[in-house]
This record gives sequence, structure tokens and C-alpha cells, in this order.
Amino acid sequence: MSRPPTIRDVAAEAGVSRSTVSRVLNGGSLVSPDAAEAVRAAMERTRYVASHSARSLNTRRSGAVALVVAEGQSRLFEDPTTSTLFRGLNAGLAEHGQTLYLTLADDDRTRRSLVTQLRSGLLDGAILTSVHGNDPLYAMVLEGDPAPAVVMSGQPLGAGRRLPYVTVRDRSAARRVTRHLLERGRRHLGIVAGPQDTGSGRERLRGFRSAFDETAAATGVVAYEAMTTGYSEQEGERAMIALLEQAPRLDAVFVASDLLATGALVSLRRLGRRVPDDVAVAGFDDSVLAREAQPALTTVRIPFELATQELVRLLLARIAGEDPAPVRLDCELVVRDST
Amino acid sequence: MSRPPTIRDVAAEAGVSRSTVSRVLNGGSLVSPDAAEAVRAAMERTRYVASHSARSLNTRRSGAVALVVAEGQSRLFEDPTTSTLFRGLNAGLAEHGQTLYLTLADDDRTRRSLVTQLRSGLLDGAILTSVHGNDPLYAMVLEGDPAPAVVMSGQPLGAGRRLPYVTVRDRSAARRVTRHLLERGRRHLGIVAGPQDTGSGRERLRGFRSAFDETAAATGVVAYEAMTTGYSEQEGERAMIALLEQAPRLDAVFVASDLLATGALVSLRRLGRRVPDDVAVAGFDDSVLAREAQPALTTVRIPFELATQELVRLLLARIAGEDPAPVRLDCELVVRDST
DNA sequence: CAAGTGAGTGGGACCGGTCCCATCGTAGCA
DNA sequence: TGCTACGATGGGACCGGTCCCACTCACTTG
Repeated sequence: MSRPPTIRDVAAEAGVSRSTVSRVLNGGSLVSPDAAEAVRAAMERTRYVASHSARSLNTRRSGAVALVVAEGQSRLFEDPTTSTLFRGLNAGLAEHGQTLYLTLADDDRTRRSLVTQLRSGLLDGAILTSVHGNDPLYAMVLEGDPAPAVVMSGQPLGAGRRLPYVTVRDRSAARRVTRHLLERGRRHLGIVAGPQDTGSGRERLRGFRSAFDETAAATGVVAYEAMTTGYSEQEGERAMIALLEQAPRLDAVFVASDLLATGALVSLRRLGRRVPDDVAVAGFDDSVLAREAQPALTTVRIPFELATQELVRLLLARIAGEDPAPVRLDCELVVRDST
Repeated sequence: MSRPPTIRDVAAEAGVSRSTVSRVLNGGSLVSPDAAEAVRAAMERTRYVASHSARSLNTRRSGAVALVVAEGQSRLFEDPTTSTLFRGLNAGLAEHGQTLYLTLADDDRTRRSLVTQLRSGLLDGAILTSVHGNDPLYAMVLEGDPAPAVVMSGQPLGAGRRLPYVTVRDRSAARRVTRHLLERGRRHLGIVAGPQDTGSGRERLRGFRSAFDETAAATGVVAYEAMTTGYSEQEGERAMIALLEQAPRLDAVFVASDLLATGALVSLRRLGRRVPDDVAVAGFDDSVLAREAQPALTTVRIPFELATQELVRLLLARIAGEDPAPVRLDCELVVRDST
């Protein structure tokens, strides 16, 4: 129960000065091999671990960043894409010596708390995800001089537009999916569009509409739309039912996420529609759900690996005080059994 | 882009000493109303936020703790119980001025990193969950003098037995569920038991067996068992199929979690068994899934609120250097439509 | 009226690192 | 051989708070 050893204890144990110990801790340049070895042995013996607060008081860096989920309703990680993002960022940031934490900012208390953590230096920065509309969080993290290092996963709306972000080209991907359904000869097209107060939700709907307007409207194809307020499986089930009530002859549907599409499949099965024979179904994300689905889902592959790398790059740049440009990534259509 | 204000700037602005500012920051006892007001106004004007590292260097407290998910395979929050735990702890800890982060410790790198964060003072403590078997993490967090403040959600096995923990009385709850199925007149009992390298998984199976041995074996009732290695929905689907192959005349099944049970329902539906007419199904947790399921699941209500409170209490006690006793909580059987 | 009391305040030391500068010793070079 | 250059090292100041102690001053009390 004695006090944990400090750098002075290690120095005494190794027979060198604290400066030398500090140098070993920070890469060991300008230290003789003998001294370095003596210090390492002393650290081992004393079970020394550097004090986080003392170090970060000088460096003005904590080495910790947060992935912030700004959405309250959701079951957090119900959607495997969030989980994928978390793991990817975790590994990517570790290479740069940063630790990643997941945290929630879905009400006034948690939002305030997050901003304080950023301003007080507990966190070096944050990556925002699942932000809806013009979330008050945007204004809060844009305030101050310097403003906290915050980047956005997905395209921000409202005040958040001033944040650096990484997104995929949702609109053009949605166009491609829609054209694919038309090429399959489908005539009664539907979309289960995601929440219209998120960038991806809006863009995917726009892409669907624009592909329809361009190539389909003239040829007598009809289109139907249903919206959701989130990306949960349950909402996918409900929206699919609503869509079929509106359009009983529906023969193809583009669903704005794989998780929503999983729900849509449940409803279709329950209502006795065969996929893809009666209704073709396409998703978005190419998450594990698309491969596991029965039948396997045609979907859009988001380049998660690349997106993660870019998010890490943007965040580190912001922490370094720079102002990086937003990133837009291309997606790939993955055709499977459901269309 | 000027330096953020320090306590000295605030003191100068308010015309008092930094001691007085510090007192206001820490509750404001022994400060005259005038001085307190002047300081508060100065903090407002300078947009002062106390440096986290400077503060925690003195207090030896960071005010941050982590909820650690030690399981690699899972989709993190697929199971809503983890999400519930996270939100509950978040709110409970906030009342004591602690922030909660979620973090992963499922491989060597992340385990080491966690322990360093605890020893360096970045984190004051941690709550472990989803730990399997005799995870190496146990040994790592038990080492040191003083050992880091770590408590366990769920009953630990292996070396972890020395950690304070909060668990429910899984065994007696499982007995109650099993007896309930028997009282419904079912004769071909099955269990989809959770992972046998977790405390809850083992205890729920033991409870099932003991209820069977006591009351059923003599009366010609038969029992079948299937195990899983995790608590995912997919494993529930697979285990249910395996169980039915082994026991086609099965007429009741106790599934060790609601998420597993959701999967079991999928398989039963696919195989044309009606619930509860052909097969009665009971789950565990009373998560949102149980209420949403078709039909609504009979299950065991875990007192989440109480469990969360107790976890907070145990963790704070550990942080304060105490050695609190483990906690075991009673559960309640909730009968719904599935049995 | 002197002494005691306690609220309110200020300042120095300190927490445990990092950073910068001064110093030392030796190898390299003219 | 003398001077320079540079690798290696030590020590003081400092990061921005908290803590403790000393001090003032008004007010109570014997």
C-alpha cells in the first residue's frame, strides 16, 4: 500500500538523473545504451508506470479520444456498422498512441459533459456519429478558440457542416442500386428511406429519386416511398408493411441500410412474398447482416477500412491544429441473391 | 488561438487570489458571497475550464471509469442488456461526478492498454462485463499494490473470483423457470444453455438440472441440453435447431437469455412449431426483446436498476480503497404468452 | 478591555512529469 | 596539442491546479 514509484525513484534506483529516465520514457534518443538498460531494469524492478496527469499537464495531450454516439433512441450497437467503426478506429488510433473510448451524448447532461471533457483536456478530440438534424452538440463543439478537435463520421447537417467529415457518396451509390433494380426488369419500385434528418438518409433518397426521374419515369415505372426515423430492424419491419399497403404490386425495394433491410425481409416473409421472385430487395452498408440474411442481400459496400483510416487522419490533423478538408468515398455495388 | 485561461487569470480578473478561485471550484465553502460571485463572473467572462490533468495530478483522481467489454466475438451491443447496463451506469456514476467510458479488452494489446490506463491514473477504475472463463485480464487487474479498482458485472470464474462482483441468483431463477414449465404440464424439456465458461451460463444450466432432478426425473419427464458459446441471436437459432434434432418431441425450452430466445423463436417458426402450443419458450433477462417478441416471452426479470446501483457502490468503494463484499440479487419470474 | 474564536483570504510548497539550458567528456580535426 | 563539435547527462523552471498554514479582522466572551 506504499505510494507508487515516481520518476525520481526510478532515477535513484538506476543511478541516473530524472532527465535521463524521462528521455528513456520518450524514445530514448540521446541516451547511452548502458544508461538506457539501467533505467529499463529499474523501471521493471520498481514496477513503474508514468503518471498520466503529470505527463499530460506538460504535453497538453491526453492520448485519449472518444467515439461519440449522439443518438438516444437506438440500442447503441444494434447496428453492426457502429461496432465495426469502433473496432476499426480503436486499432487505427492505437497505431498513433491514442486510446479510444465510446461515449454517449444524447441529452443535455451528457452533451455538456462531453464538451467539458474536451475543453479540460481529458480528451484530445472526438469523432461524432449518429447525429440527427441540427443537433445542439454541433454548436457546442464549434464554440471556443481554439475549438475542440471534433470530426464527423457521415455527412453533417445544420451547423455541423463546418466540421471536417468522412462520408461515402450516398447519392451516386443509391442511383446505382436503383438502376440495378430497373435493369432487373422491375416496374414497381419502392424505397425504405432512412431518417431524413441525417445526411446519409437524405442523400440515399435523393439518389433513388434522381435515378427514377432520369430513366424510369418516362417508361411507365412507378415509385413509392416510406421513411423511417432511425435505422433499427423494427422500423424496417414497419416501413416495409406501410410500403406494401401503399403499393401492393411492389416488385422491388431499395432499403437504406442492411439492418432496416433485415427488418424488411421479416415483414416480406410474414406477408408471404418471396424474395427475390416477388420482390427484389437491396440494402446498404454490406455489413455482416447482408451476408447472413436469407437470401443474401444485394447491397452497397462501404469501404470501412478506408473510411476508418481517413477519420483517424482527419482527427489527428484537427488535434494538431489543422483544418483538413472533408472526404467523400466511392462505394461498390455488391449483387447477391436478393435481387 | 491564445492560451486557455488558467486559475491565475481568473483570480486576476476577479481581483482575488488563486486560492479563493480554487475554493469556489471545489464547492465554495469558506468563501464570502461577494468573492464567490466575482469569481463566478470572472470564470464566465474568461470562459474558464479547469485543466483536467493539473487537477488530477493533485487529487490523484481522474473522475473517469470504464465499462470494459472483455468479449471479442460479439457484436458488442447486439444484446440490449449491455446497452441498458451502460446507460444505467452512466447515469448512476454521473451523480457521483464520475464519467463513464466504454472500452474493449478482447486481445493482448487492448488488455495491456486497459491496465496501463488504470495504473497511470487515466482511469480511476473499471467495471468488467462479458468475461469468459479464466480471462488473462483477471490476473492482470489483480496484480499490484494497490491493485486497480476493478469490479465485475456478473459472477466471475477462475482468478476473477477474488474481485468484488454483482450478480443475480441465476441458479434459483433457472429453477423457478424450469418448475414453471413443468407446471404447465410439459414433459419433454429442453434448455438452450449459454456459454459454460461464464458464471451465469453455468448457473442457469445448474438450476435447470437441479429442478429437473428434484421434481421431474421421477415422473417420467425427459430433459435435453444444447449449449452455445455466446449469447447472440444466431447461436440461439442454431442451438434450437440442434435441440430439435436431438429431441423432436420437445414441448418446452428454457433459453438462457432473451436474445438467444429471439433466435430460438426464429428457428421454431421456420420449422413450423407453434409457440406456445407446440413448444413453450422461456427466456432470461426481461430485456426489451422479451416484450417485443412474437409471442411475448415469459422470462426472468433482472433487477437492472438495483444491479446498476450496487455496481456503482462497489466500484466507488474499491476506488476509496475498501474491499466490498459481493452482491447477489433476487429475480422475478415474468409470465407472458410464450409459455 | 484583553483574550479567544472563527470566517475569509493569500501565498508557498507540492503533485510528477517535460523542457530547456548548462556542463562535462571525448572524439575528430587542423 | 589545442580547439571544436557533439553525444550524454544533470538540474532548475515550469505545466496548472490543490493543500496547508499563516495572517487579518470583526465579533464574542469573561
